[in-house]
This record gives sequence, structure tokens and C-alpha cells, in this order.
Amino acid sequence: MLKIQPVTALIQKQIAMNIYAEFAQKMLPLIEASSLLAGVDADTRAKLPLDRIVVEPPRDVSHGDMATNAALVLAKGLRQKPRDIAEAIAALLSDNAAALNVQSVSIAGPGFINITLEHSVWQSIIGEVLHNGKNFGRPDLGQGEKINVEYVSANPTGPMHVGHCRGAVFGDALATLLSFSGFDVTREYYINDAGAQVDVLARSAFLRYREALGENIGDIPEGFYPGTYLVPLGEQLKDQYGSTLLDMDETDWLPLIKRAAISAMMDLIRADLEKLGVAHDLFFSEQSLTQDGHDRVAEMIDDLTDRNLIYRGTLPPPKGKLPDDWEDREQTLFRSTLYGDDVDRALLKSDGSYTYFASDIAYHFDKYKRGFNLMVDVLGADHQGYLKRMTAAVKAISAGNASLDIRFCQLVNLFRDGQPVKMSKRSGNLVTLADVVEEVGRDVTRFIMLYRKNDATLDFDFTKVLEQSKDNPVFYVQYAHARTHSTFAQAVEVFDEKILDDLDQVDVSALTDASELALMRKLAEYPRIVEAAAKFYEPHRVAFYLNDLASAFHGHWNRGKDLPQLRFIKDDNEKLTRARLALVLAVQIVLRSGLNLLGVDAREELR
RNA sequence: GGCCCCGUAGCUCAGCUGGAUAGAGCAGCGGACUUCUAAUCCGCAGGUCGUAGGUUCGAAUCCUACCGGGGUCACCA
Repeated sequence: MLKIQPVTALIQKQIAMNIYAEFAQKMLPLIEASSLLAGVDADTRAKLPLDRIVVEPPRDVSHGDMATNAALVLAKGLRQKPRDIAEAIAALLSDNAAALNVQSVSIAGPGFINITLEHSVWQSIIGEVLHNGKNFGRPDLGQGEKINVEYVSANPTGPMHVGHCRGAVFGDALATLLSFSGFDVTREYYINDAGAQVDVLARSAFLRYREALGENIGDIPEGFYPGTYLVPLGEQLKDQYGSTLLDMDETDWLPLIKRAAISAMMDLIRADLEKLGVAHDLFFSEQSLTQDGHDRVAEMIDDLTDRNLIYRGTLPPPKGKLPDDWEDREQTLFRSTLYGDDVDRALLKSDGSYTYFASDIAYHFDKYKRGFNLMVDVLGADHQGYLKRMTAAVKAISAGNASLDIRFCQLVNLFRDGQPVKMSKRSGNLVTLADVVEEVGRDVTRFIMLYRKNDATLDFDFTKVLEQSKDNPVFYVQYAHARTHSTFAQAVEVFDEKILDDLDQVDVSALTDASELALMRKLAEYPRIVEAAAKFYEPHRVAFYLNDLASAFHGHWNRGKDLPQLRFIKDDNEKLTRARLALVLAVQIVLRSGLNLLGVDAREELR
């Protein structure tokens, strides 16, 4: 009887289980079968933008539990006034009130339909959370599809500094989020160990080596890495080689030291990442692209050449001020303009070696050949010029089968007591990632980095982020979680351990207070928040949601002061206590789930 | 000059990818501690969503131009 159109089926497939989508799934067939569409010809009907109909929580809770824009969406296609359509849909919903668990329906504004549901709908959320546990809210967006997320990829020339921190945390949280959402995620780090900079690293290490042998090397010259983190490496080289390297030509000692230096720097970086709780599945070496007599960059160039995407030619000079050493010369170019880039890009340097871009294309080609049709790169905002050429390259190498999404993380500005923290690159006087984590801790660092859209700059004040107040969302959320635990502890004290048994079986129909219901509504929003966060690669949505949920919980907690009958624990009413503990447990589960997505510890107590 | 981000309350930021009277926190003002940890809560006040056009039933959101802030601009990474 109810004919489900393709569009509706699509919606059903696309949207994960959540209470709003469920309602939409029930409502849409009703509309399609109603008199509204009775006299409409097939052509008009097919053009109705049914996919734009949404059921969502209203902006203002006083409007009801849900709102839908169905009448507004249909108005144009049906050539009827939105209000009239709204009347018809409202009547439809009222007629089916029992099946939809609808308590009341009203029309507001230009034609919004506000829906108030039976309490039982919200109460059922508690059971759903408790039954699904850590799987509550898990969207099935990915359906097992492989996706590659590359992040950090800091150059192996020293320890990580704060600038790397944000991308590391963002990439890590994004990967977790996508994994939770049903993707088969590989977390990857690209080691730039093939360029001139690692030669500089090796020469800098050589200085420290000479120093370790007792030589006075004075100030580190311009163009070398001055950081003292190379001192232990110098000692290590002394222990390993004695003074034998001093007698060699650079061409002989450089590869030896380079290998040792890169290895040592990656050890430093891995240690830093571990401090932040950031993990990778694969560290991919740029050098490996051209090792073992197997030049995969050349292969990539051959492949593109076969498809007429490579040519010899000259580029126009950059607009604006011309570089002093600009020379107009013929180069090997990739036709990235065919795929939306502004100019074609060079693949070989003047000395014949590969450009960074060439290696990076080969690297992404490798990802593609490993079966990734979806790739995400997390880069610093200073790489934004890289967007067009790299997305162009991925299209080219995959013949349009793969797509690359690049997410940029903006700068982090450091403050202390409201004053900017000065950093000098030349002196190597950078604030390192380790400094930050040691001072404020992993949880604070991660949460604050994620409590902002990735493409907006971020102020990070060492003093503020350590304040244990609601000014600081980390503690605010963790405190809410801790409070759920203290509630259980208290309950066990008043009753006994059995008070916590089988809370998922509890009858929660007695929970009808406004702030209890508000809490349930908040819990019901979690699935759609997670889904949106995953779909748009925006983990910050989870962080903001957690702050909201914590707020609803703190608010309800404090309501128990004015209204003692609302307190969770009623020593004269075990049944009611258990119902309320079920709600508290649901809050705890969702808080922990969200914190896990962000990689922030859900602490059980804060003192 | 080209390209890319950003511009929302005094400050720091959200705003569910086009929906209703634009929301939080901080700062300000006024309240709530013999407590299920006040590390919290409740209330008040605060806005021409950078500016000007356009698209439409409807714009903070989409388009165009401009203004302001940041980034970037052959071969570097």
C-alpha cells in the first residue's frame, strides 16, 4: 500500500539510525500516500525534492520535540501555500498519532510543523543507549570502505613543535571518528627523508659529532640546525664510529650519518606523538619510493607520460614581484591545469632530481594502488597553495577513480596570562610539543585543539587551559563524567552493589521531569552529531556536543538542590532510584563514547 | 597582483551545509553551598552576522564586487 520511492529509500540508507531519521522514515511514506500527492502527475512528482525534507530538533525547545520543513519544501512543486500543505501534513500526523507516538502537532512561522512526542519516545533512548553501550550512535557511513588518512608528516629534522600539534590531534581524532563510522581506516605518516633538508640534518649532526669528540665548534653556522637535540646523536656517533668518520670525505660519511640521524629524529617524533596519544598504522618513507633499484617516481612519470599528461615546456613567471633569481627555462611539467590547477607543475628540479611534488604524486599513486579510493591529507594552513595541484594529481593518477580531501589546520597562537609567547626560529627557541603536553597534559591539549573548527586560528593560553572552571571545557566535561561515577558510588553506599545490576532492564516511565526529558533529548542527538562530524570531517562537533551534554547534566544535577524530589538517589524508593541511575548511566556512556572519539581520557574522578 | 582561509555580543567562538525571534562560554550585574563534590547551577543585560548588491517563499549560510585580518605564490619542504 505504501509506495516507497527511490529517494526515500536513499534517505533510509544514508542516514544512520537516529530518532529524527526514524521519524522521517515513517512520515515520508505517509506523505507520499496522502491526498496531497493524489492528483499529481508522475513528472511533477518525480521532481519533488523529497530529499530536502528533514526532521530535526528545533532551535527552541519550547517549539516541541521535533520540527520538519516538509511543507516548505513541497510548496513550490505542488504550487500550494506552505501553510496549507502544513495543515494537511499536520492532520496526517495527527491521524497517525498512535503509530508515530505523537502527542501533539502545531504549525508555526512560514509553515514549520512542530511535533511533540510521547514521553515514551524519549525514555526509550535510555534503553537504546544501555543496550548498545559503546556502539550507541555509531553511524554506518563507511560500510567498510577503505580510507587513508595522512597526518602529521613532520619533517624528520627535529622534535615536533606546537605547530604540528593541532594537525596531529585533528588527524588522529578524524581517523578515530571515521573508523567509528564504519570506514576501514589506515592512519599514515609520510616521512620526508629524501630531500636536501635531511642532508643539512646530517651535516648538523656531523658538527655535534665533532663536538662530542672534544672539538670546539663554536656557534652553529647559518644554514645548519642549531637545536641541542642533536647533541645526544653526536655522542652516539662517537660511540659507534670513534673518530673514523673524520678521515672520510663527506660523500662517504653523509649517508651513514643521515641514516642514523633520520632514525634518531623519528624516534624523537614517535616519542612526541606517543605523549599526545597520537597513533599511526604506517610510517611511509619517501626514500623507499626510489630504493632497491625500483624507481616508483619514474614509473609514475612514465605512466602519466603514456597518457600525454607530461611535457617539456616553460612556465610563466609568477605574478607580482619577480624573484631575483628567476630564470626562464624549460622543465618537465605535469598538466595539472587539466584537472583544475592554475598552472602546470614541475616534476624535476634544475639538477635533475625529483621535486617534492613528484615524490608526493608517486606516494599518492602508491596509496591508490594499495586500494584507497578515498584519501584525506591533513596539512598546515601554509600549504594551502598545495590543494589544487595535489587533488589534480590524484585525479590524474587514478583516472578519476580516487578522490583526495585536504584539510588544513590553522595556526595556533600561544599565550601565557594573555601575553603572546614569543618564539624565534633562528635560535631554535621553539615551544615544542613535548613542552606543551608536559605543562598542560594530554587531555587538555587534545580537547582544546579540537574545540575549534580546524580552519580557524586558535588561541592557546597556557594559563587559561589549566583553569579548572567552566571556562575550560575539558574539565567541565570530565567533571560531568566524574559526577556520574560519584553518583554510582553514592548509590552503592546508600543501598548496595545490587542497585546497579541490570539497569538496562529498568522501567524508566517515571522519569518525566522537564530536565530529565531534556537530558534524554540531548542523548538522542548524539547519533546525528557523530554522523555529521564524520561526514564533514569535523571532529569539533563532537567536542561541542559533549559540552552541551555536560551542561544539561550539570543543570539537572543542580535542579536537585531546589527540588529534592528530583535527586537521583531516593533512599526510600529503590525503584525510582534505579530508573534515574539508568539515565545517569546513559549519560556516562555517551560522555565516554564522545571523549573516546576525541582521544581524551574519561576520568572517573578529578580530585 | 593571483589563489586559499577568516570576519557573528566588549573578548573567545558555535550555528545542525538555505529555515522560525541568530546561540554558548568568558568578562559585567543579581541570586543559590547544614550538597547526590558550588571545579556546579539559575536569572539579567549584551547583535545592522565586515559593507553593498543579487539568487527565492526564506540568506549569517549560496553568487558577485568591495573593505579589513592572516597565509601562500618557478626550482624549496
